[in-house]
Amino acid sequence: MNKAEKNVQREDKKGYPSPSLQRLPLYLRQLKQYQREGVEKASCTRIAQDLGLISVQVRKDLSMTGIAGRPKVGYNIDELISRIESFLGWDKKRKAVLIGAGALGGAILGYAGFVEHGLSICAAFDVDEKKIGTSIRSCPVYSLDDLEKFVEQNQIVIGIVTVPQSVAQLVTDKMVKAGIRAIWNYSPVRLNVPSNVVCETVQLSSSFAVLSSKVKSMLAEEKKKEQSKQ
Amino acid sequence: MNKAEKNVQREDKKGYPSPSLQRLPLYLRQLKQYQREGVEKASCTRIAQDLGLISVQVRKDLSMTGIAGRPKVGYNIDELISRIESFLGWDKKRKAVLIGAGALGGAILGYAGFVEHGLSICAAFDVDEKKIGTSIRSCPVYSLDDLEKFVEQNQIVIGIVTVPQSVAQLVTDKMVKAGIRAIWNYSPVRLNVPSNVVCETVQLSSSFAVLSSKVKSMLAEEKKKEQSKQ
DNA sequence: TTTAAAGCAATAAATTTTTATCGATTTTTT
DNA sequence: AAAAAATCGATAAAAATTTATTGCTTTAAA
Repeated sequence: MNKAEKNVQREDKKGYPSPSLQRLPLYLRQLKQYQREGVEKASCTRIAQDLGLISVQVRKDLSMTGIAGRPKVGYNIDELISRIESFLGWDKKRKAVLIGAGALGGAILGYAGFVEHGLSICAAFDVDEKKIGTSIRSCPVYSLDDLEKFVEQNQIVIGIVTVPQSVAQLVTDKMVKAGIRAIWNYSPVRLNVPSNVVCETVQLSSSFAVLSSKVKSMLAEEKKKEQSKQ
Repeated sequence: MNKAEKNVQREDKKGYPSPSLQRLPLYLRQLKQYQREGVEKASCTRIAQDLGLISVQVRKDLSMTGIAGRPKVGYNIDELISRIESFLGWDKKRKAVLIGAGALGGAILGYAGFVEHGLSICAAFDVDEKKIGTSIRSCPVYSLDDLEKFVEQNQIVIGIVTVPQSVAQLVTDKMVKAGIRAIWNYSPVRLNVPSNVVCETVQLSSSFAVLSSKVKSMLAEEKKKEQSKQ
């Protein structure tokens, strides 16, 4: 590995293990389920069982939040929930805009779950004249030309990119220029952002690749079994 | 870890490293980009640079497909593309149905990229009378009651779950009963499937958790800097 | 024709993430 | 009141993944 490559990698000085971070929403959902059921305490053993994980992993993951549990009892669910939420910053409202009011954009606007995570999508932007001026899921759609002004005036922190990949970088540059600090990218391209802006890309095809690999090995295994029978 | 926990974990005897699998679509997209540009060969160095990775990692990932490269030159792009595609089974058409013709379902139906990955969504199913009988993106929407019959008659392999979490398991059970072999789950719950069915869940909130963590540490760092200035 | 540079392939080292182990603590049972 | 069971927290070990190193091969330049 040369020095240039090294520097590219060093850009993300990660604090917490990403796999652990990714599991936190799972715990959160399960814990809220317990809450609805009227349960007050939960042990790692219980949580692990319900999520198909193992207890040590759950314990280690949850320890990121600084929660203290009691032996033989577990954690207080209310406290654990608020610990996870505050750990992720989900207890604070973060203003966002969404660029690309197409089908995917509409789906994200429609998913109520994100509101619970502090995500407040204030406006959507598009270039389609037919969409501009309308509302999608009670979120106003404005012209992309007004993006920068809106971001500046409303102190928007997060930008959600749901445009075709051909214009994703363009839109990103616009947002960065306007002062956006974080980008949640649903387009399948790597976005270039300055070091003072964070970016996270959702790769739907990555997930499909994993599924495809599972399918392939499943079918291969069955073929093998089939043959050995004869 | 007790024995029960061990068994839960052992269920997924993985063949290839999941992080590597997840990067394959990235390579594929970049390679197709090269193809459009008329480039014929690409080295790991080049690919790594363009994707923000390092060359050894790219080389190791690509070696999964069994491709052979030439020193000082790199890989033949056409061959590499077809190697990756066949490795993932994306060179074969796999029939799928989609359950839940809402906003998210519509977004998936509208994403042309999946067709390139061999995914052929033959029909969508819903319970909403207003949707049944219509077409979304030239994909017919049928009543959920007809799901089992359709899956059986058309030899559907993959089921895509885009229903609210409250009915996700129900729908899954229906599909499994009908003979579906793979489930691509967009609902935020863990689905129980028999061992002869594979399942992959897309966790959008996991991605948001990672972004949120980045935002939080970014803001924290800035605060620290701000304070040290005074 | 020789030398240098680029880069593949394989192997080794380092890092990260997961899993196991163990002692201590709290509750429940005897 | 003592013993047993559950489970936390911390530490250690194992496994998975990433990164580094080395030698060899191919191409291009001197």
